[in-house]
Amino acid sequence: MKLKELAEQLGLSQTTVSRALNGYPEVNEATRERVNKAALKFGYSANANARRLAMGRVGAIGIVVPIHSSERFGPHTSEFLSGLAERLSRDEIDFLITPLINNDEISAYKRLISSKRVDAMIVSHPSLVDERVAMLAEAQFPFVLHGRTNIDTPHAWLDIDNKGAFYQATSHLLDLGHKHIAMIDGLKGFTFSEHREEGYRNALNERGISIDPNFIVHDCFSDEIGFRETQRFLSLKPHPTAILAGSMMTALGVSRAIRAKGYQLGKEVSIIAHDDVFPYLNASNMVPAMTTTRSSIRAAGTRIAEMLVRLLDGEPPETIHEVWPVELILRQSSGPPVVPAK
Amino acid sequence: MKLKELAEQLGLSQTTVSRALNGYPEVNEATRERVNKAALKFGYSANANARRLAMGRVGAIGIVVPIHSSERFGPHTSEFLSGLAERLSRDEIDFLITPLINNDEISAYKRLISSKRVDAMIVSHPSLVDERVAMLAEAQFPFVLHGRTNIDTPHAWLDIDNKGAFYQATSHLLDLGHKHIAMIDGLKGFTFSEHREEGYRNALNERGISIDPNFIVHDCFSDEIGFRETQRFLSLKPHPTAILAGSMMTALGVSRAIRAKGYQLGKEVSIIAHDDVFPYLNASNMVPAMTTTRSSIRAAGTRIAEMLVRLLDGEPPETIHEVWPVELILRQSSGPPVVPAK
DNA sequence: AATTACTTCCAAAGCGCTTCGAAATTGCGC
DNA sequence: GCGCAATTTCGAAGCGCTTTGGAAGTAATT
Repeated sequence: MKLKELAEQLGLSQTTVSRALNGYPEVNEATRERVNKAALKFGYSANANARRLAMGRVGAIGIVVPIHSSERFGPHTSEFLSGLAERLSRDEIDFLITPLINNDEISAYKRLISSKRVDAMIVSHPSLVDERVAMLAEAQFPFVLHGRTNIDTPHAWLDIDNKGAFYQATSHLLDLGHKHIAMIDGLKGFTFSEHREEGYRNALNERGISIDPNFIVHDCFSDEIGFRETQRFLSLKPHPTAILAGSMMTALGVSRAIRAKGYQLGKEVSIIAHDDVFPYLNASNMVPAMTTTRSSIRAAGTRIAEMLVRLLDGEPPETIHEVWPVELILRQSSGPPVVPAK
Repeated sequence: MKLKELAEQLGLSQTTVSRALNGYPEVNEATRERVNKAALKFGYSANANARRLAMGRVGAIGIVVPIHSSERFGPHTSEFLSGLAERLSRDEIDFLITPLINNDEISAYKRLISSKRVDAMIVSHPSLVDERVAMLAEAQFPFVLHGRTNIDTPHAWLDIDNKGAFYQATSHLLDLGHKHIAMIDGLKGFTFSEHREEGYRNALNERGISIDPNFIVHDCFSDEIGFRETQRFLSLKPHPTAILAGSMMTALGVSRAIRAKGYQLGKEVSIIAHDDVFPYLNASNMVPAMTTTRSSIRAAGTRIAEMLVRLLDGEPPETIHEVWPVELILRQSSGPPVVPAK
């Protein structure tokens, strides 16, 4: 069923029917009602492509996901997307996921723009100087960045205070009396990783504690990395008495390795993890309950969707940006260092 | 830059340029080369909406995701989507995620169809008699079902042998000498849950072991449920000496509860988990390594994408379906029951 | 009754592409 | 050099919708 047929059925012109359906004011309420009822009855819904072509607006936003990188399309991404969806569905905006194979991100973004398939984009996992952001900002294409990057051209972004989070966590461990603190975080190059390391370093430097490069690991977020690297840590002399984990997945592996060594979490070795809040992996339910720096990645998604809508409504990008504080939640996995019984 | 402009630049007609770009044979190779070069130079890429309108084909497939259900958009989904993407990106098909708020799935599917935004769909998490499948099959809209359902109208599907998996796992535990085996699986109503329970029941029935309803749990896949329910199990008398976990997330909670009770995995209490193969959560790296029934959900995604392409190429749906066997991988978390030391 | 001001509707012109049918060009054998 | 077929190119008609610029009908004002 197409507009023309519907109009014929109703004995009205296409114009009127279209207007009635799209809520334009210049149509009699009675007529509108009649049209809506008929549309429902015949299951009519406009051909999205014709509509988009005519309007020049698409009603969809784009996300480019490199599929081979589990770092980029793992549980974080799906949680984030859920958050996005929560807000976008309200405006009937759907999202288009463009898988990226050949790693030529820039041209994937360019294609997405010039093919007019989306009204805006969301960019995630920026590096310190992100060329995607540079390109999009330059092209004045609407987008919101999840994270931060050092690009001058104005653009909208939302980031959490990763530096503050790791600074806080590290400081807390130092307060507890730890002298040897290790860190397992995400891949080098991403802004969030760099910021976290910065927070960690700042806290140590402030107390005049020298930084041992062996205590800093950048890799994917997985239990395996957490486990393997923690085993390595614990074989060092002196070994760290506290470990910062960049994700809950990492933390699972870290905990396992600590336990495998016969140590107790929060005693011989403490752990503080960053928690993006996964509904299926609850820090407070762990044994012992896990001390975390917490920030819901899902909530960030929802907020970013909100920002996107504002952007599309014409608000200038330079006014749209936020840094979210991260709360340190003390639980049982962190405590003063206990010297292992011999 | 639009087709018309590009054509003018080249001194050719739109027709020829369009044909050159789309690889039609009736165009001189020299001309085609010239056109391609110019398109590249000007960064031309066709307006997708105009193209779709003219062709009636979209180059996108749709997925409806209920966003409020973590059961439906969690790590399983993102892994599955990665798999899909892997295949679909080869044909430059992208996917459209339609968030579902008001739980009126059927009408969401109908809207997606009638708005012509996608060429085909993927349906996941079917129930035993799934009305979405019934509707889509009836409407002859192309789709592939991930899972199985008892709908007569022919349709394409791929499922893993959930029944066999749980039958195998249960039988193995029985072989080891377990008499009290519990099961924590996904929500009631979904086909996979029902099939798993059926496999579990069949194995027990075969050995003449009566089924204790207290030993069967259906709920979300999360560590919390795993933990809580296992605590409950272990407070029963007699308590189960083996537990089947429907997902790795569940298994994490189960393991934790077993350990919290002072028992060892694979000794006092065994555990076999279903492993969908998450890159960040590796069963063989756990301590002790986890016995699993394994089937890569990512691989299933890739295969389903393949089936979808065949479907779109005109292959009849009734010839497209597969059941994948699930392998039982014996590791250290399952062993003969050990009576707890008093 | 004539003028103005709304309200309600319509015909038709795009939006940018594909594709049909026809025209122009080329190649080949005689 | 001519005729015929094969190759290459083009003009124009859609695809299904939105939207502009009026026309027609109604109510309010002079």
